This record gives sequence, C-alpha cells and structure tokens, in this order.
Amino acid sequence: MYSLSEENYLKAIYHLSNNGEESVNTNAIAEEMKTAPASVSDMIRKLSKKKLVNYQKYRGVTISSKGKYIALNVIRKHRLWEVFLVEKLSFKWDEVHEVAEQLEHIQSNQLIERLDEHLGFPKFDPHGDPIPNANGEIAPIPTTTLSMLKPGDKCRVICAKDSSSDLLVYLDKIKISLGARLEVTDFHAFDGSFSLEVEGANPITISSKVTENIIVEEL
Amino acid sequence: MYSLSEENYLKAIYHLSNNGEESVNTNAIAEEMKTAPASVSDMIRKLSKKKLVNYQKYRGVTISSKGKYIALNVIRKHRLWEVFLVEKLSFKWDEVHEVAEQLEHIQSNQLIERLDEHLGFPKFDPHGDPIPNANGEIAPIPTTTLSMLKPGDKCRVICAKDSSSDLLVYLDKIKISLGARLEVTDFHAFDGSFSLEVEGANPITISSKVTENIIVEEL
DNA sequence: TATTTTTTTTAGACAAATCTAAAACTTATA
DNA sequence: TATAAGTTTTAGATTTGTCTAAAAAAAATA
Ligand SMILES: [Mn+2]
Ligand SMILES: [Mn+2]
Ligand SMILES: [Mn+2]
Ligand SMILES: [Mn+2]
Repeated sequence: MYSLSEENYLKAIYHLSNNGEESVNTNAIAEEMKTAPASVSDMIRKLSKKKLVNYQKYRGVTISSKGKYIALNVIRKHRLWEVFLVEKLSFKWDEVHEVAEQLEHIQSNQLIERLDEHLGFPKFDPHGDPIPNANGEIAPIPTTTLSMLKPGDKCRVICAKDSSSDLLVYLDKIKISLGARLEVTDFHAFDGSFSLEVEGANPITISSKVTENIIVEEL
Repeated sequence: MYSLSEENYLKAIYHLSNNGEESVNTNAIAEEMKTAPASVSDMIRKLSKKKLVNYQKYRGVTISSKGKYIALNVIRKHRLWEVFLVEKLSFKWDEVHEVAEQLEHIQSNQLIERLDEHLGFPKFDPHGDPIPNANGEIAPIPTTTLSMLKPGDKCRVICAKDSSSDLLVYLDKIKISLGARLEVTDFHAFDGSFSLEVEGANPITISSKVTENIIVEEL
C-alpha cells in the first residue's frame, strides 16, 4: 500500500509525462501538486528508492512501469467514482472532481470491481476520458483539439482536456456537451478565436483558450 | 475540518462513553484505537484544546456537544456507506465495516445527502444500528440482549452489537438475520449457553458470548 | 566562454501522530 | 494509613510530509 501523498505524486507525474512517455521536471511537479520544489525533491528520492520512478539528480524523473501501474489504478478509481457521482447521484460534470480526488484513495479491490459492475463497466468518465481497466491498460486519448480545425470543418466533441469547474460550467452554458456536433464557421486571426455552429443551439464565438481544451473527432 | 485521527478518536470516545453519557478512561480508548496510552493522552489534550472533549488530567474524559455532533456525523457517514455497499454493491453484512471505516472520512455534505437520498433515506444500517440524521440526532438503541431472556420467551432480532466479521459470519451460518424470530427453549447454567428455535431453520445452541451480542425485541 | 539566470537539491526546521521508558498520580490492599 | 499495584501523563524519539533559505548544478545569454 502506498500513502495518499505517494499516490498523488505518481498520478501527477503520470499526467505531466504525457502518459509515462516523457521526463518530468521538479518545478512542473511542484506546480501541479501545489507544493514547494524542495518537497518534490524529497518525495522523488523516496519514490525512486521504491522503484516507482527512475531518477538521477538534476536530470528529471520518469515513471517506472510499477509506478505507472499504481498511477493508472488511482486514475481508474477516480474516473469510476466520477461516473458514479454523475450517473447514480445526479452530480453535474463540474461538481465531481474534488470529491473523486478523495474517493480515489479508498483501498479495496472488491469495492472498485463491484462499483465497475454496478455502473455497467463504463469505458469513459463524465468528461470523456477513458477509464483504465483493472490491469492498468488504458485506451489512447485522441489528440485533435478544436483549435486545430479550419473554417468549414465539422467535428464531434470527444473530451474536455481540463477538468476545472470554470471550463465545464462555461461549456454547459454554451451548450457544448460530449458528443455535440460542431461546425467551424470562422477563424479570427487577431486573437485566435473561433466562430461555431453548435447543433441544436445558437452560433457562438469562443476564445482560443477554450478551443485548445476541447478534444474533438473530425467528421 | 478535523483530521482522520481526530474523527476516529471522537467516534471511539462516543461509543465507549455509552453515546456520550459516561466518562471514558485513557486505557479504554487506547485499547479501542489500538494505540499506546501515551498517544491517547496527547490526542485528548489536543481535542480538549479544541473543546471537543472535557478533560481534567488523570480524571478521564467526556465528549462535548460539539464533539458528539462530529462523532455522530462520522457515524452517519459510516452507516450510510454500509447500506450502500450492501444494497447497491451486493456486499455481505460481514464485508462492509473495513471499507466503511475509510469511506466515513470523505468530506462532502453534498455527497452524503445525495447518497442518503439515493438509498431512500434508510433508518438503519445492515447490522440494525440506527443512522443519525444530518443534525446529529439518532434513535436510541434498544438494550435487551438475547442473553437476558428466559426459556419460553420469544423475540425478534433487532441488531448485532459487534460488527466483527467473525460474529456476522457465524450468525449467517446459524441463520440468525435481522428480523429473525427466535424462541428460547433452554438455558444451560453451567456455561450460560442458550438453546433456541429459529423460525425457518434448525434448532441451535449458542454460547453466552453470542447471546450477549444480539439485541432483540421481546414479543 | 564567462557570466547571469533558472532549476534543483540540501540543510535545517516544523507539525501531526505515533512510540517506549520513566515519572507522577490514583486506587486498591495489607 | 503506608505500601503496592495500576493508570495516566510527560519526556524524548521517530516517521511522514511539508516548509524556507542557502548551496549546487544546469541552462541561457551576453
Ligand atoms: Mn477528475
Ligand atoms: Mn488525489
Ligand atoms: Mn461498521
Ligand atoms: Mn474511521
């Protein structure tokens, strides 16, 4: 069993490393975890001793396969609990993340396997992110963002990149939900904003900060 | 917000004090919490500073109304989660306690109120214990145990006093479940054991250790 | 390449929760 | 009521996870 802190660090490193592929900086981890860089150095030394990360002083850190497995298990729990909160307890998609941050650390394989079954073995969480299976295997996340499209392109919304309440509440407001069909009608070079047709809703113009955080499938 | 440790101490003190009515010894708390008495002294001083308990050195400790409110809120969460595990995830009544010990510390009023609603506002947990309401009010627990009855007496099982897996598995084995109707057929003075008729099951003889842990309503 | 800036690590401290051993206090008993 | 026994508290450590300030190393830049 690993501590709550260790689990959170591994999860942060996993996410920052682009799903375990790249090396991660101390400062980036510190920012993600909202701690001092010195604390990160300490924790990395500890994770390294336990073979959960590969580490050489001053050279950044990569997550080991053992560490990745633990991170993916925590992510699995996080996302299954988010599905539970939305599907069974009628939470909105912008209300689930903080609670899931707590629930993801509950230790019980029986619990999580039965929760999975109770939810009908969902493949995606309420934000469109794939749910790892019990072996720590996860479907790849598409990489096309709305910001990459051109006027005339049509797409379907797959996933929100950011799980902040601010983004999700805004997407609700402009009626962009998972699965929504969009058409890019105009691109404004001055600030990078996009004008869109949203199926079943009014046309809108949204900033590049928003389009960069919407993952889509081109149609 | 109080720490996991503080919550567990308050819960222990609440239970040991007979629902807040009596004073509790350091050693009793230490045994319940499986810690050294010295650790209990430290924690009591801390809880006392926060006005969660009333304390005079060497004189034992009583829980304050603020402390009782917190303890009952943790107990509420514990018991609601136990209902969830049994009703929604098909756990057996002897499998829920350890997981509920973790889940009871999740901090979210929204979560617990929606869980309560999702479960249909249950009044009792899977072991027959009453569930406190959101204001920290709790129904009294009956005090008649099976061990108090005499041959010829009939009763209905209300509640298991002990939540250990060992007791609960044993009760399953001899077909004593909540609501079961029993008739005392014989009392054996030598060891205090009882012979019983169990409605819909075979007659049995059980030890005083078991009869003392079954709360019943006489019929 | 030498210097400056940025990043990372180490040193030393702290709070929370625990421990063992010893001292202080209370209760029981001869 | 003196002494023994039991209970509780204090003293002093330890572990975990954090911090600030300073030192060390790497990267950027002049
Ligand atoms: Mn989330
Ligand atoms: Mn977390
Ligand atoms: Mn329980
Ligand atoms: Mn607990």
